[in-house]
Amino acid sequence: MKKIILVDGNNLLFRSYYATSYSGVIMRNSKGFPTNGLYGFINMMNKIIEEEKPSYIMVAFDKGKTFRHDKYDEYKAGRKEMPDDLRSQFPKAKEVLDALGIKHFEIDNYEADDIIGTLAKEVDEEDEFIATIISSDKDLLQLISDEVDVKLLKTKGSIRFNREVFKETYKVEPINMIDLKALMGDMSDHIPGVKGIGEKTAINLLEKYKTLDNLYAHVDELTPKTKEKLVNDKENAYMSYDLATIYRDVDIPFSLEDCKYKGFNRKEYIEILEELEFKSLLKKVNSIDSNTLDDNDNNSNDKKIEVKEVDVKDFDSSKDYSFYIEMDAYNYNESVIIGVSFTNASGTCFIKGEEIVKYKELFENDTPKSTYDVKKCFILLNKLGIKLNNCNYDAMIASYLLDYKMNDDITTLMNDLNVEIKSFEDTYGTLKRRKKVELEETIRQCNLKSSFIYSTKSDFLLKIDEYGETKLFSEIEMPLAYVLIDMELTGIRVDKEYLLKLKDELEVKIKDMEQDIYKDAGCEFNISSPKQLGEVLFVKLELPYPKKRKKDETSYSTSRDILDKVSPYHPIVNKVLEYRMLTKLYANYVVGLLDKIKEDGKVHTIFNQCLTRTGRLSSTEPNLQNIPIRSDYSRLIRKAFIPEDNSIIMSSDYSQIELRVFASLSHATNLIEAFKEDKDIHSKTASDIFKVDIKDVDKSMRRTAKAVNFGILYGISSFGLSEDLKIDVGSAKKFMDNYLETYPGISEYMDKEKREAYKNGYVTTIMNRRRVIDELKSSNYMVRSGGERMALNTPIQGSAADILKKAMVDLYSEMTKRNLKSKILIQVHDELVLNVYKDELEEVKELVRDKMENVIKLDVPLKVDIETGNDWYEAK
DNA sequence: CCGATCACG
DNA sequence: ACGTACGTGATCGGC
Repeated sequence: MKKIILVDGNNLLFRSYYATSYSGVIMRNSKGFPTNGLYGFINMMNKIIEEEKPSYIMVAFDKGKTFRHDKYDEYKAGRKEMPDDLRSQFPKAKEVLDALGIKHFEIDNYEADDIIGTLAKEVDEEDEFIATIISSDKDLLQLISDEVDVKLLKTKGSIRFNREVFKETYKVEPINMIDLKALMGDMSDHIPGVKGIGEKTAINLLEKYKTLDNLYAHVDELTPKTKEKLVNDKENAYMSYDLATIYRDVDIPFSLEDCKYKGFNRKEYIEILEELEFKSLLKKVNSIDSNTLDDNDNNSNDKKIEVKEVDVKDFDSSKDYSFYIEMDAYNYNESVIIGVSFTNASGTCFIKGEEIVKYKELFENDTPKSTYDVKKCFILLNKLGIKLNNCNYDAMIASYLLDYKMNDDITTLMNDLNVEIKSFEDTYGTLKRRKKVELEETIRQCNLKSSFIYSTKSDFLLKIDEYGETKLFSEIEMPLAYVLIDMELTGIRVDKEYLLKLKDELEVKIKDMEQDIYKDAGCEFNISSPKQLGEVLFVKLELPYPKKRKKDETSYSTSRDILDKVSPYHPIVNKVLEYRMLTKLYANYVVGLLDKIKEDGKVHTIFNQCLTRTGRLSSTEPNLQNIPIRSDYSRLIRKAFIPEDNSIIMSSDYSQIELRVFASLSHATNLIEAFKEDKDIHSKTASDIFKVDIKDVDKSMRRTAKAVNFGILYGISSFGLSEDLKIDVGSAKKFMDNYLETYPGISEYMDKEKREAYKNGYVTTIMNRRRVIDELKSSNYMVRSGGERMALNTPIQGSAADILKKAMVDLYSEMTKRNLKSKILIQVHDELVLNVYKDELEEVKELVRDKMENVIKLDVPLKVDIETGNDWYEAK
């Protein structure tokens, strides 16, 4: 038995073209010839050869329209014209096939699938061959038979359909794929189908009636609604049937035997790859049968770090130097210093942790210093009674602004810049299982780290300047580190008695709720286990599962939105939701918080300044940026956060900062006007898009407008909006279109932002903070559109972060200058929480408003709302 | 140690 | 042609 591979060449090239054409930006060689489709095409052909090891193979291409479609020209006209950049890649694709020794054919007035259909028919009718068809077009599934299967290409991998698999999936014979398409249509192929009938309904109908004709013959048996749809669209259904039918009687001027695979012509193949400048493919060819190893050409980035060891007595501490503190744990509130290295032109010296106090002068003198994670160092030294002075360069912050691959362990950054060093954990073991390390090894590594900071400093600063981030670095992020140090050291007072009372109360409520749920369920189980809960709800109690389950899903999702949907069917559901809220509150915010209270009766969070990709801070141990507020009961937890004596809690939050930033960035005049008028922005938006007077905006209109506003910030899709508002995609799209019409300039702004992102590979904020987005280079659609949303959202979220960070620095510096006792305690992205002494109340309030509102000049005014109270609950 | 869930902006 | 909104952290169950 001989096997032949039939490839839909048009489909393959189309697919790789659209998979790698980014908002109009496509890959080209240095001569400007477009190459994006060819790249995927060649890779795919190689993969086919590798996986199928064919002895016969042919690739079919379109040549003109299939004649039988002429009568439906108006529909075919709906197809987009092929872009020139794609069209010009076809001749090259055929050259590639010649070089690879693969036969390809095209026949006047026929499309590729007609050729494949005809050959498949031939395979069916003779006895020597079997065939595998390769395409991503489901239409070709109609060609499946006992001797023909289809390898359907997916974004990730492929699925092989034979007769059994097809019947399993679609419940009908392969040939009925045509009937299926006639009903459900196919957007990508401009086949209309019957309006209102999707894949699910179509399969159900055909499972019973097998064919389109038979279905229409029994149309009276159907539900009135379905019947109406079918009758209304009968003409479309039959036209779709014709469009979906692959013609299988083309006059073919060659035989199956002519499609023998010859193997590739190395010389020709390499020539084409060189012309197209496909370096990785060339490398692959070269490595196959010539063992010439290319010299590694990216050693240029390597930075040789020289370590000149000197005795601490000989270290010249009058010249700028770097230091690196090796400490034993990440949580520096409990850390112990292992050793410290100091580096400058005079050399690198090391002191042991025990000796540190003896050498405190090396931290306290006036010489400018550099380190990695100044906040961590400062707080650790502070505990030992050492005052770190004049440390004005932090390599962690610098590399964060350069968007290098980095984290709290400096070795990640070093490795990324090709400096060889073992990670902290590899050397010292995990927190639970510390390894014994020779002193020599500690010295060697610590010295190297300190030397690294010292010798990369000028390069980093140069690059920061090149990126336009000098102000961001030296006027915002570096000073901010010291603001955060003060906030962390200050901490916030927590009412332990109150939390203990809440704890007892919750324990009772949770126990009661547990029993209640067991009674409803008729059995005891772990309510917190999604797996067990899913079993109880959807199997034992037989609640309808509202979501389509993927084939490989073994368990039910019990997430909030699913539970909301089924709550009307059984009282147990709302009890489970209530139970979840209570246990969350208990574990996360009562017990969790109690655990973090120190001897001083306060919690001291750690703000991570160099973690988020957008420039925001994050907060850990405990996370004070996600304390409940949205539900009446949960927000009671905020009563536990209390002021110092003679003080009150003050909360100052920016009103709609992200939307204001967006209005300013996009220069959307109508939106800017809306903010200048200082009305409730969501109501104003509602009145604009629904074209009603602002006083006639009702709750639901405002809710819709709010969702659209958010959608815009996140990089909207009509589907996402429809999910959020629980409406159909069509209406969601209408709202969006309306919005974009109302606020002209926005869609242009978004397009421009995306284009720039593709061109540069990164996006920036108003203060030039930079985020590299590698996802934009992905060939996976999902990953790539995720990248586009990041490109749209990051300038907004990141600029808002810039603004609050600068406001913190400005405010802090003025409060210090005025010697105020009041302190900034917490930052929550658009909000600052302060402890304000009563005798400073008016002054601080004035100051906070001034510094926050006037931090930067935008096209729209910035506005803050300030509240005060005897605890954080009251101050909101 | 990871995924699910849910707390926040 | 694909699946479906941005950014975080803590806890739990289950492997």
